[in-house]
Amino acid sequence: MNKYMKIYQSICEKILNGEYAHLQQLPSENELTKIYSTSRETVRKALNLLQEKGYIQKLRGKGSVVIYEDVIQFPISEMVSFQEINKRLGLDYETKVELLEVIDAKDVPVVQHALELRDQDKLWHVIRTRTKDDAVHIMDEDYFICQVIPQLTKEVAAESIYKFIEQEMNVEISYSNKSITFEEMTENEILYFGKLNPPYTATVRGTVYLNNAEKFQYNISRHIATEFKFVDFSRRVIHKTL
Amino acid sequence: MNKYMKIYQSICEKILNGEYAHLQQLPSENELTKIYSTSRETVRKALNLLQEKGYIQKLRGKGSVVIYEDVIQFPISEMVSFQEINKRLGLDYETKVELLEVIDAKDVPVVQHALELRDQDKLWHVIRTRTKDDAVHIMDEDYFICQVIPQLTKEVAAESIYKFIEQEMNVEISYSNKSITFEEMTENEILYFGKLNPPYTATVRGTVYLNNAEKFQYNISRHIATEFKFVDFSRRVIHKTL
DNA sequence: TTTACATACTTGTATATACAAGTTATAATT
DNA sequence: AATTATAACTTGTATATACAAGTATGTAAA
Repeated sequence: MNKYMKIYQSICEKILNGEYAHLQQLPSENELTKIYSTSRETVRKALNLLQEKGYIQKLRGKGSVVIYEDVIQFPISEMVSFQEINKRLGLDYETKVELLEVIDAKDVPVVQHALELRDQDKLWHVIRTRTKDDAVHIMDEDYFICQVIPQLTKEVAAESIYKFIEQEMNVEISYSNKSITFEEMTENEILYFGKLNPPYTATVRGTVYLNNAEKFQYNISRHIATEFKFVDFSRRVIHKTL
Repeated sequence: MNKYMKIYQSICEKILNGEYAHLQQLPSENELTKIYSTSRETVRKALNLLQEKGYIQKLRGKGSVVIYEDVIQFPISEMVSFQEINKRLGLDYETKVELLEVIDAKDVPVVQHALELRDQDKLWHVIRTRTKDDAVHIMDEDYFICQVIPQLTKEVAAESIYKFIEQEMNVEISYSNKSITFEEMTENEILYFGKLNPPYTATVRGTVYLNNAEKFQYNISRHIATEFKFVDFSRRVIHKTL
């Protein structure tokens, strides 16, 4: 792996396990170059990445302080798979694969349009529910382009599809566009969630792209509206010219 | 302004006005160094910023392509003020200042805790509604620390408080932590929105920080749930080691 | 004591060089 | 014609240098 990525991960771990505590000052860039025996620019790449992700705040003339707080995390906005969040937060949801089938793109016009597919293109259609305390809390519906993922099994779907894709196939998941809306439950959703009051879901719809800017997944993640919480870290930019 | 910021903004504008169209290839880094008569590293800083913000996708060996699409935008996650979004999207909401007062931090325990204030600290308490077609669509409630913003008028609140803060005072707004939840309307909210069905709001709560990692604002932005849409662009990272 | 200044730190920007690694097109070979 | 190798591109990483700009601290002067 890259040198600056190693440094990023090293400091990241130290922040996560409390070695660098909240509001604590990080060693200066010059000190870090000595610690990791590298150049200053390489250290700076790591620090800039930490800043982007909301771990530290740099301030000219002063140095870098840890701004990460344990309680709030983890942002869905950082694009981690459900299993990754589940594991990191120790949430212990149980995943059940409710459906795994191959369909024609033309049968789901919304998805066909979102992924820009031809009529004859094939799609994996996966429905998974996340259960805890004998109640369904999340319902994930995914569409993957078959050309990218030729094979897919219930076992893989029950674990992490992302992990499978990135490790087994040589595909890089790169970025996504998501939206969050508040929608009334359809009968199909009531089937999985049961009758709830209010009968609304927080629905996250996303298109996921590969490294080469090709679309390959359309995802609909439905949460019980009243227990949904989306957390986001963001930085202000361009403030000077507006 | 910085050289790489100028290049960033220049390319950004060209993407926004269609000069560089969706999926079009950008000039290579070497060509850009000639166009802007600068070094490659400076060009790369601008391109990396464009990539972070979701305007382009770089690919080793191939170049950069525009991935920005006009329709989807603009993310609240990029931390722009309401007036900035309003202006860019041509939405034409009308802002009304419903309340502007100074209160003691101890009177709003949630805010006091979020901003880590002492009992005697003073806060600006601002309530603003955003109206369109004779209906209130958004209700913004803000708390600013008085020490940071000594004076504040109804006129400023009706315009952009951020603009005022950044231009008049010499303060840099830097980053924020936000959460989105769906909540049942309280009586106070029904007062502004009227009786709605379902009586729910999409509530965005955020703590805003300055450059020096000091908290200075707590914001509650309530939207009519069924017409709320949050859009987010995000990049996947750390995928190798999980 | 207070103020001002110089100094030694910090991060930010800009440039240059070298090589690694991935892609594409061309030319040579089979 | 198909394959292979080569060359010429592309972006990615690592290093070095120089200076700008902001912060903190101590010292000397007022």
